[in-house]
Amino acid sequence: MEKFLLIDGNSIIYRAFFAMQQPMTTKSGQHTNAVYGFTNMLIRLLEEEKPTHVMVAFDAGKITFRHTTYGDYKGGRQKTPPELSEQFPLLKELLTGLGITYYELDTYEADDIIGTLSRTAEEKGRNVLIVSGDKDMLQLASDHVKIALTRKGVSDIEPYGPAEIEERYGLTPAQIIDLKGLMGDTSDNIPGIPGVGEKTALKLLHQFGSVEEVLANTDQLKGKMKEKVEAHADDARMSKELATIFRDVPFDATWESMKYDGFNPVTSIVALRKLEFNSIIQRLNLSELDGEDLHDPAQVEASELEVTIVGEEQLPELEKVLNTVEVLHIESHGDNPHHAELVGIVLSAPDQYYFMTPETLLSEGAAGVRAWLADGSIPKHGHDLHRADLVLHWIDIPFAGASFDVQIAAYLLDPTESGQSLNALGAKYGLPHMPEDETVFGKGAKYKVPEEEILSHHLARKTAAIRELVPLQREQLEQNEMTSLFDDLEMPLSRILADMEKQGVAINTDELRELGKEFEQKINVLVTEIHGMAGVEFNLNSPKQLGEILFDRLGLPVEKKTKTGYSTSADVLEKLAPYHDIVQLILVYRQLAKLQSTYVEGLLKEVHPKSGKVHTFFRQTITATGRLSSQFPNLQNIPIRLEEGRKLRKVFVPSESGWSILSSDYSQIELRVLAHMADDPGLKDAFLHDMDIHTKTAMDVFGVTKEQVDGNMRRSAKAVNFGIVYGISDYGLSQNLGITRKEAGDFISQYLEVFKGVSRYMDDIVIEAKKDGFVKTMLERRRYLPDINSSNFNLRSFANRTAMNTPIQGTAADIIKLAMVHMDQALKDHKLNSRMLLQVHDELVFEVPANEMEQMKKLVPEVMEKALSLSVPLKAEVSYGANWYEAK
DNA sequence: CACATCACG
DNA sequence: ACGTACGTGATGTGC
Repeated sequence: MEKFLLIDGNSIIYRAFFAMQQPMTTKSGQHTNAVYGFTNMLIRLLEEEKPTHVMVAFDAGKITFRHTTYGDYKGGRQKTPPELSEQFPLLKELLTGLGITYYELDTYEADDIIGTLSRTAEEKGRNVLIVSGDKDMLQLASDHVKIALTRKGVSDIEPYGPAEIEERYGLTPAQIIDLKGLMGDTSDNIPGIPGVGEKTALKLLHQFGSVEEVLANTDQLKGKMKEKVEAHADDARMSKELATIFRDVPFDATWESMKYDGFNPVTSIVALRKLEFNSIIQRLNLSELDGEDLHDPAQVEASELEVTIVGEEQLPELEKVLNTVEVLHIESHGDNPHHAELVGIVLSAPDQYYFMTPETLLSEGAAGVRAWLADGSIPKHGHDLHRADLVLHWIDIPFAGASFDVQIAAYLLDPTESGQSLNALGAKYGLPHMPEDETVFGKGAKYKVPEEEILSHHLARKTAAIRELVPLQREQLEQNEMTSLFDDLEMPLSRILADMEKQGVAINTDELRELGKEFEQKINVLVTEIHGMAGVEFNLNSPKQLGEILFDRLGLPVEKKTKTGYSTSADVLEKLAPYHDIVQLILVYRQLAKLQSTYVEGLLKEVHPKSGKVHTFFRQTITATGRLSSQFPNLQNIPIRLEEGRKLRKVFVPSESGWSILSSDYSQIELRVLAHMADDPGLKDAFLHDMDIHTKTAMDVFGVTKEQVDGNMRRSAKAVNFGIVYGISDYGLSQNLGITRKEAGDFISQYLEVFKGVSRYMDDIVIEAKKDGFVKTMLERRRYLPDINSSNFNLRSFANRTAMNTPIQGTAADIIKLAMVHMDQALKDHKLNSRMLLQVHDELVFEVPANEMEQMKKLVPEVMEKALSLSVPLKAEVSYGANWYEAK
């Protein structure tokens, strides 16, 4: 017998929140008590009720059709405390992990979704249990539908059917709305008839039966009661209407998608760990599963999609419909796309999904499909097409024409939530639940491609999800005025990045190994010396052992502690240097060890066997601010600040003889952006006259002439400028400059006194963030700040600083991305052979043939400076040489 | 797998 | 009073 468990998500999470008042947070300070209470109740319900299908319904949290009817609907309701509203996304993420479907729908409340689902379920003869804290739900009761109302928080539930309602109220389920019509509901601001409470309302209903009958027979009432009922007849009618659950919501999730047959162990563990719900992991016996083989494609069912497994015979049929294909999915395995393996590909025609193995795609008969993939004039929609492009590249299949990437769209719509699976992404839009990749493939060493039937359906499901997502995301991008950011910046950039990555950077490995030998010798000498001074051999790479030597054995003063013991970080060691000669040696050792392991050994490991170059992977959908990040290897953090490390840049060389490396970097781009955005006269003036900004800041803050600014004053001013960009705090500045908090505070107030525009900007941006819930860059890139109104001081302060920093850092990121798109075009327009290789946040690196150098050294900075027009000039400085070191 | 550390902008 | 600078990725240790 099928049994449907329907949970009123909003109602239960509220109950759980107020029932569990002891605070409960993750290590990072995220409140989790309501999610925890909800989860415990959910598990108990699943164990006790053993439903076959489950669904959690949420209010979409915006305007519902009831507001349109009655403006004051829910008007009297207290604002949801931020500690609770923070937890809604956590709960939804957890439900996704547990494999429990949830649903929310604009303009309807959870009640209406539940009402609709319970109606359709009972029409099909299924038994339904609704769980809610809201008595209104009782109107839905019937022979097949029971309502479990929570009592005493969430620990105790009490199922109501028609009989129980009759016993408790003497009413039928349908009369519950009449009850509410008469008595109203203060929590929803439904008025009812003033002075009529539950007792009176029940008496009236027992006598007359319904609101309409009461109103039609007011002649049988007397005195005050008669007056009140007659005076508020309209209120009563409207209240009844408001209390009536709408049972015909347009709803497209399938019965199948709500099926429940136990939690998915893999994704459940992941989701529960993230919330640090270790007791629940134990309770579900999931901890034991850690070591077991979680790879179980058997639990993946075939989808209802029409999937053709394309072999040699089906290729002609596929070619015939290729012109109708727009959506595709390319599945690969491996984090590093330059080494990842192609697993399969699905093309979606209007009503048919075509699956191909890598072998089929590479076969002779698939030449037409490959030509289609390579045709840049054919627009293609997919998920992480940038990665797909690289995977195909290494098996010599060109790819072009990416026009809508749902991963990039998701990133722009919310950059902090983009690491999501297609399943999680789909869930946000009410798409049917599908198995996670981990379930289908297993994870880590247990990864295994399942049989074709399962694989093809899984990939087809992902393709189907992409299909559904594209129009929905397109609409949201339009609403947010982000279409240009998406179509004209990020999508074109995605292809440019792939080109840069395929090109790679040549490395002089002989010279790198030579450097490695130098470092090794120095390291060996240092280790011997340090062990000698310590009087014992120990692992210098272990902060724990090092801490014991320094603080226990040598008795140096403890400056700072970490949560696991003594801190031995560089800033601590620098303060200890005067006490013992060993400290300086440790600092030098640390520096060299870092260079050796990360840069010499690390870089050598990344040289690609097929090209002999290093091919980084720029990630476009990671950072919260809009910057890129770089992986495998990270080429955005190659040493430069200290000479010893800077030498490493000598091994980054042009890939063809006679060519040079050219680098061009923005000068003070963030402060220029700030000058523009804050419209600060002093700051703008400084840049309009191309002054040294730190000296200028020192002059204004200390009230001295240019000649009076000494090195120390400039250093302080520079730190203040950094602080301003980061969202300043006196403590942060004091740490940076090694001064007291008071002194730092004085610097800051002096600065804000001089640069009044900046001061106003910082105030305004925080106000804007509190009002909108997000901040924007000049190109409309967004970042949401859910903690901006938190009552947790730490979270709120962090959100405030982020509000100040993100528009600045993000606009700078917008600008260099624009410059990259323009530069790519300029190289084509001028028919240049020079190649763009790297982006390092404010710097672009090229390799340039000798005969193009004169042109390039003018063109690159010019394009960068013209990328976006601000009220201050942008400035880019160019340099070039035989390698990246020389191009400084 | 979390943590500490340190490389960059 | 609260305890922090903003944004990343790679490495080694140790539970």
